[in-house]
Amino acid sequence: MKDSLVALLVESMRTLQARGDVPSDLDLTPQLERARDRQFGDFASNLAMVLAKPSRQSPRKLAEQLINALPSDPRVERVEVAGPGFINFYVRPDGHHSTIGQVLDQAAAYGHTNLGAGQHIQVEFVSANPTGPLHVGHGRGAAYGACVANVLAACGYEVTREYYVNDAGRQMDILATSVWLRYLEVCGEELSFPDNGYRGDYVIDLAKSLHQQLGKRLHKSAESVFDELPADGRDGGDKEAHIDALIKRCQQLLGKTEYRLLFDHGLDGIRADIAADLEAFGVHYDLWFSERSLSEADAIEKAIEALVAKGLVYQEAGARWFASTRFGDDKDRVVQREDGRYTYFAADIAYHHNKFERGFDRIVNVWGADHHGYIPRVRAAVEALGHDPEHLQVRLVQFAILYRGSERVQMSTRSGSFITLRELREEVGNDAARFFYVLRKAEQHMDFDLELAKSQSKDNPVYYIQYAHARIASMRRKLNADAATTFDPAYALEQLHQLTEEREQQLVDEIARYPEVVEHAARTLEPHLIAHYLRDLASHFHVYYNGHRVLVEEANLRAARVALCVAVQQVLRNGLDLLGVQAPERM
RNA sequence: GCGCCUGUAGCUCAAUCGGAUAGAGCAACGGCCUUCUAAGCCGUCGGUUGCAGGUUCGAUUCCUGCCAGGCGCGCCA
Repeated sequence: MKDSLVALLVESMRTLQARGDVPSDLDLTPQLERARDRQFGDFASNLAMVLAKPSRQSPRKLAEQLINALPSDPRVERVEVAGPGFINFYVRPDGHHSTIGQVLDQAAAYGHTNLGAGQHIQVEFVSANPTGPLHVGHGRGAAYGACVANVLAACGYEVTREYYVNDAGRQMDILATSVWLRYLEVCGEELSFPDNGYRGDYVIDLAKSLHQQLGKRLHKSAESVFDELPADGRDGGDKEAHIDALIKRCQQLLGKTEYRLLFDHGLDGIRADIAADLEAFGVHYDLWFSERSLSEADAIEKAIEALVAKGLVYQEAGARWFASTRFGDDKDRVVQREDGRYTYFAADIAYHHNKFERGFDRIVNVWGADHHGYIPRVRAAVEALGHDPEHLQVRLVQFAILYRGSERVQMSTRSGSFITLRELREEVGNDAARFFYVLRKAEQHMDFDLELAKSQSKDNPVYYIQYAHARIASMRRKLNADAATTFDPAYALEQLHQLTEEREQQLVDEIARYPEVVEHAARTLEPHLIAHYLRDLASHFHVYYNGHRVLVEEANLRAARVALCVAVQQVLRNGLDLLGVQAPERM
């Protein structure tokens, strides 16, 4: 419908151009949007206002001319000029009703478009270090990333959902060492756990399972571990130096093979836990990309060498630097340390190089807002390696501040007093968690009220939408209970002219809008639009259902109304599906 | 100090890539259940869109400068 109206406007504009009323060198596609208010018809275009200046005519006068030159279309009831020069289209009722048929026909595919045209797009999200369970901050990235991926897939993109596993580097060594120390405790050693170690209970669990698997094979005495180590922070020393020395000692005492065994036990245990957590949250991945696999394939070295070949790497103060300032970064960045080890950034250069080499047309990174300073250097690297930085989009997700009622929930990662995603899911449920996370724009700071999310009351917007779906399901059960009234779509679609109520028109309009909302969400990577849309749709439904009886005696009218409700239910289900929220049959 | 994000009703947030009279929910107050689920509906109350300029037919949206909050500015990850 929308497309054909745009075509009409193009026709009309061409006619005026041929007449010389509008400069012929203008080549623009008319903007047509769904009217905000019913009094302005169904669709509105600002074409006349845009053309007014170059044509040196008043917008309203131009609008009149455009309307007069408009080819006729049987679906259009009338076209009017309004306000400063809007061209408002009024569509005939049967033009509206056809959407009900479309929804019933396309079912789960209704709302899907071919915006992406099969383009390959990668969405990388969460990618939290596997040093502990996911917390509620990661949850928002998970919900957002999953929805973005779903929406893109619905719009015809070939989507790869990816998690970058930082399974190399110092933090992981700290984790391995932490597990080992707990393991030694299980073996009966007494020791003072380092300030900078990971203190969570999950570390103790990992130590116990390690002990179960290997017995005392990795056992060393506490004396041999702590002998002549630099003092820890609490003893007046440097806690960083202390933990680094501990890691080194651990590696020395265990040897390469045994250390790897320990390291992988921690890594695999936590990665499996994260994967299970996300899976239970309805977040699925196509690929868990290992950082370690980059160094094992010498990909980091190769990526840096590629920069060297372009003359973008130089030596200074013992380290090697990438001249990222040449591509807009604030300062140049170290890629290889004095001791020869590559930096985290170097691995990320290789990773992004790898992404582009895999042939993705677009790459979307979902990062926590605290990483925003990192964007310019990654873009610089991408560009330096000869890739189009425009094809890399970084979306920042702000943190959620948790509240219990009006009281703020305090969290700190180090002390282990953070709330995990799992705890959140258990407390408020997956549906509420998913919905609350994506209800807000990603870059908006968000207040997440646990009390509200778990309240099984009308205050909770998740239930409001689910309830609309369940109500329709209930109505259909009642309908199907009697064979004489069973819903017959083919027959019902012949009866749609029965839908003459104002509120029925509004509901149909609302349904017709859905594909545009999905497409808009895909274009802007803003799934919150869908959450808001669903609340609007549910609201329109509740209003209608409260004011008009659907299961009336008169068979034709009943069939038409049921068809409308079935269509509403389908759209609710499709939308909730994109958000990863259940559409219950009963509540 | 520099950079990024945010600032909209008492609270939490929307506002269709610059559109018409800035909208919901919650909170407050008043109504609607012998009828398809009251987890619902209807009504009332609520605004100088942080402030000041600019761009234009038109600005919550774009630009500049201030103010306030958050985050970042490592050979950490």
